[in-house]
Amino acid sequence: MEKNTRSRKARIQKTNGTATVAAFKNSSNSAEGQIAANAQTPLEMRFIEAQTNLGASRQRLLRQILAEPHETFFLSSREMARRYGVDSATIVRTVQAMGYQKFADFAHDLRNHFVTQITPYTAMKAATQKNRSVADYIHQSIDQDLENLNALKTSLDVNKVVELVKQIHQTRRIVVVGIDFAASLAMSLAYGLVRLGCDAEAPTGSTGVVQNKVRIMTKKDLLVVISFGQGLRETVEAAQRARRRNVPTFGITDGDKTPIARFCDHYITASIARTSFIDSYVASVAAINAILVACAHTQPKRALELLAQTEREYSSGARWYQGEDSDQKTR
Amino acid sequence: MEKNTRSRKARIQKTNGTATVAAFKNSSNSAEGQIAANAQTPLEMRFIEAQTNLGASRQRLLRQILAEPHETFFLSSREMARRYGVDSATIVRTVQAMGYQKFADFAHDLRNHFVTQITPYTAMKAATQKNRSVADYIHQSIDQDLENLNALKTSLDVNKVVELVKQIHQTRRIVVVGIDFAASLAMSLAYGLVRLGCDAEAPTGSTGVVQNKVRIMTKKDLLVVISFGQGLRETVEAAQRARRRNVPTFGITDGDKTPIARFCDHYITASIARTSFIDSYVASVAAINAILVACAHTQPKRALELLAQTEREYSSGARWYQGEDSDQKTR
DNA sequence: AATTTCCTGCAATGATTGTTGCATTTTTGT
DNA sequence: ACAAAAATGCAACAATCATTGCAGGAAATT
Repeated sequence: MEKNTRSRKARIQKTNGTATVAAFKNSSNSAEGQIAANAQTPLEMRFIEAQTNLGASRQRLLRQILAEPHETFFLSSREMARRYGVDSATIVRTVQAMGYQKFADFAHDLRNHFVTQITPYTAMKAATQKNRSVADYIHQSIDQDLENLNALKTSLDVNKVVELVKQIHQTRRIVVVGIDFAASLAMSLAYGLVRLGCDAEAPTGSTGVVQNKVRIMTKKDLLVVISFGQGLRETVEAAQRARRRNVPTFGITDGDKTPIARFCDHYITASIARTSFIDSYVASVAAINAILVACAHTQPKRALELLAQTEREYSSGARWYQGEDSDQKTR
Repeated sequence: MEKNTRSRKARIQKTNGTATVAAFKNSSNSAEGQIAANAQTPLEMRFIEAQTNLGASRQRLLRQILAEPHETFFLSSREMARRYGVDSATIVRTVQAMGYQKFADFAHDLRNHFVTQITPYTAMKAATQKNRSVADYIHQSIDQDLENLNALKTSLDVNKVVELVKQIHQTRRIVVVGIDFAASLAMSLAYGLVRLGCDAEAPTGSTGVVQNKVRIMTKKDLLVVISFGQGLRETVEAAQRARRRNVPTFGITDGDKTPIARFCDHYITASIARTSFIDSYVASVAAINAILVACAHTQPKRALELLAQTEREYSSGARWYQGEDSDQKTR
């Protein structure tokens, strides 16, 4: 009996020690606001639903579990209890209070919750730190892209995008400002908006061009500025100037404390974190893509017409390559 | 006793039915070559290591388990046995033959193996197919981006990138051609190459400009063309013209049968698959980013020098915004 | 301050788990 | 074709699992 208990302890300790899926990045943002803000998994939905019926300690317990699913998704009720310093009965009764009949049902949802949170990069991070060949750097670069993109997925405030799109459809003209690397982002956003029937442009060229474009904007227009980190002076000043003249501004940047975030009426963030010297603009592109998709689907009929029209013009003219069989339609 | 057995069966069936992490995409490529080719997880390593000591049926069994970890990683030995129509003892002895002392150790490695294979999108795919609000489309757009990016991760031929980078460093001048949406891609690639000290440019403007640029290229130059699907005529013709004149060509496209893929000396593919009307260029951006990273790391010293130099010029001039505390260094 | 309500830990329950000996079948080597 | 070797299924084992009544304690309500 006594030996029995001891061996059980030993096994559980060993399990806790080795079965963890390697050193994960502990997200610094508070899990509370994150979960409350936008519930995406069935588990989170059930959690905020039953939140009122749950005591404070049970909420704290669940929050801990949901915040680090990568360390909890494979644990048994006993192991989970030991991990958070409670009895296994407490675990079972807590998940029952959430509405689950059996712990297995909760475990199932927890697995799915884990899957939505995890990215391959996060898992490989600790494992593959060799960095010896160029090939490793390439892999690492894509992994970083995946990580940034996944961060965008979980942190992107969809409402902000929807609001932006409403604004876009109401506004008269849209000017997108981006310099250097951000120039290609500005270009693609403006191009996409034009194809969707908006009067948008991304001025390129000398400093004066941008300044003049902004100068003739009014309240009825919209200025979109794209810059990251400390921000390029010209881009930030364009935002400031626009704001002074009551021109609506929307920013795309990579943090809440960047100049762009502070000086724009609204903004969204997309990480450009890099492993190598080169910034990763993948998440930014995804954000821009999301904006365009949202634009298209708020007026789907009009968007389809416009796109079909462009399609027709293209194929009637000689814009497509017509080598032999031309049955494809994508570009 | 009899009732006991029945209830166990019922439970296991229920578990197999509901605990699965939703309908996953079944990759059509044979698991054998995939695992044998490049073992990445400890589990795969142990598998190919003990492969000679394993019988045929046990190999087949393991291959099935490793090929669909998303459906096996949470199963017990008995459930796993039932899933593949064998006895639980067979499962245990098979994993023991691989070198694992306990089934729990194997389960641990299987979880990690699963994590490296899974992507968030793949998991959510079946779960969220509602598509009612604009917010859903936004989420779906990002999920599609993730899927495309993950496809790039698994399918990107790193050697091709390395070869391209070698060529880039040897060549005299690089011209990147991309039209419409691809223009922003071409722009960012050219810009990144310039920052790394290459003589690169992405000609914009009328048709004539591109044609003239290509006309003055020689064997010592490199033409990079970017176009997807059927391909824009102008881009394809640029590749054809260059090839006729023995100018090395490298393509970025989205399939092995596109004109770009057929007419270029070498090429890489990046999916632009879309859920909505708008093509997703995220994977392409990631591919370009990978090229730039590889470029930087084949000559890391030189790249660092160049980037530091640009940094210095930028901060000495008034390119950065200097609102108050300027301790940040990213852009 | 008193009482009700809620929550937690302990202990016990039956079900399920991983594991191994034994007889049988399948595969392998000659 | 035959013998040796390996693998498999069955049955049983102890250990661990999830689950629940019970009693004590914490928090909230009156």
